[in-house]
Amino acid sequence: MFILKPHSGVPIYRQLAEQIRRMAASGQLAPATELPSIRELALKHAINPMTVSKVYNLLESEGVLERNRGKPMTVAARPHSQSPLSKRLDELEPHLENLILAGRQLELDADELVDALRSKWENKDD
Amino acid sequence: MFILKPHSGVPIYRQLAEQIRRMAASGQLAPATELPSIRELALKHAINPMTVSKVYNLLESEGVLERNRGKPMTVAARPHSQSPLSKRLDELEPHLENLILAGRQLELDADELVDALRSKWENKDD
Amino acid sequence: MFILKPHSGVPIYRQLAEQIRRMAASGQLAPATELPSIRELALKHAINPMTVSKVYNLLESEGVLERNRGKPMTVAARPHSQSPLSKRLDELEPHLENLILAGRQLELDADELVDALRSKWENKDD
Amino acid sequence: MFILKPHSGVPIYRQLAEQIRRMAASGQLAPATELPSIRELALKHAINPMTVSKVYNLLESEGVLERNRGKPMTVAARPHSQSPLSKRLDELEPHLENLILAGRQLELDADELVDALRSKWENKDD
DNA sequence: GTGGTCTAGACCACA
DNA sequence: GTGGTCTAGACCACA
Repeated sequence: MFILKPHSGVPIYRQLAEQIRRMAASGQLAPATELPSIRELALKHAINPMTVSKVYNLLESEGVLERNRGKPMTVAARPHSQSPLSKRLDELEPHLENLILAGRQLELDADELVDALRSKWENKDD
Repeated sequence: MFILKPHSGVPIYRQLAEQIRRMAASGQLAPATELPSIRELALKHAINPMTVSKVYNLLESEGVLERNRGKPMTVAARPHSQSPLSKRLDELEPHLENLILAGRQLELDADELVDALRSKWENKDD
Repeated sequence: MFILKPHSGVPIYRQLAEQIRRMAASGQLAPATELPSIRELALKHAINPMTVSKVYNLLESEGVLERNRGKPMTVAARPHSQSPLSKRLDELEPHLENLILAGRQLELDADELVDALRSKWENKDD
Repeated sequence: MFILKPHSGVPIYRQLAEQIRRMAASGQLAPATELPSIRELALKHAINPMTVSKVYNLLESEGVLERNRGKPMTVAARPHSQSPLSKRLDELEPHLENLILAGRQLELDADELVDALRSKWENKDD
């Protein structure tokens, strides 16, 4: 369900939080959708339940998720479902920055970057 | 000189190492170029000298940099200067992956992603 | 330094967070004061470092404490030092409510409650 | 009938048990008074019947309540009705301690605490 | 079944 | 030395 890179340097809990945040922003995780239980998610990604718990806590404090005592967490209703394009592009910013910084330091130009992006996108389901 | 994001979750030493590696790969840091001293680099980016030292050690062990007793470290000569395009694109991979994953979870399509990239690129010197 | 009641039903991390919050509000913990390290506080109260870490995280996210990489956490500067009386009384609210609810259910009147409070206060250093 | 604070950190079953205990101690719930059924109480406070059931069991084991097969639970007769003042003040202890600890950490003196208590008491029916 | 709290302890990044 | 992250696993409150 989520893609975690344990050795990327980015803490697992941050990777997971970011992905859930984005899928809530896009509506891919619609409001009121139930999230997997802590144990389920932990098992599926072979990570510790406390790590998942930390993510759920974080996202609840941000208002992205809602806590339901004794029942699964759900995606919060209000401002998080299907954000407008502009809002979703904000979430993209840091990754654009990283890519562009990398591109410049590798002395690539805009077209080379775009070509690389398009070609990677085509093969994204490999 | 380098762009460090202390709160990104990625350790500073990794950010710094990656940037030097890329600038060496592109030839932007040409072979034999002298690097700033540990103290200088640490001061300029308000980071700890030990962090810089760790980066220099790492890059020396990778063969990217060369140590010169009593003199500044330099960019190593051989296989790291001006890598062919294909080699440099390899360095881009993880960032492409991150961007595409983000894009998909935000329900953007390839064109929207490319547009965002081009527009960010235009303003990259803001 | 702090008073923790492990069997009160209130989670330790909440008790600790509340006490630090109050001492920052009163100026008893002045701005820029260094807090004990996680390990030190954990040892002194015989609790787990992770529990203390959770408290420090919580208070940082509230803006009560500040993080200093590699150095002790400090009390944040701005609006937390020496709150005006009215602000500090807010922090008292839940405890007043609890006491009054208890008093009413025990069929005590205001004077009996005040007497009990004054007499407990006198002996507070027992 | 009872006042429950779900987010106070104190388990609901503890809050409920404490309140019934106090109202029995004061005679506000006189001996032989019938308590609401589990379902009724659960519905009124929007809590789970199992939580109420647990409280009733607990208080029965303490001798505060009595079970009557097929009929509502009742307040037990003996030592729990109209405790002498001194006994009831004992029940107050932990709340006095909490209030005084809070007061001291907020750098309030006895008079400020008493004033706050009296003023909150006046408005207790808001 | 769900999440919440806590412990014990490892290893890492950074000063 | 400092805090950050993660694991493995226990026990509890609540549905």
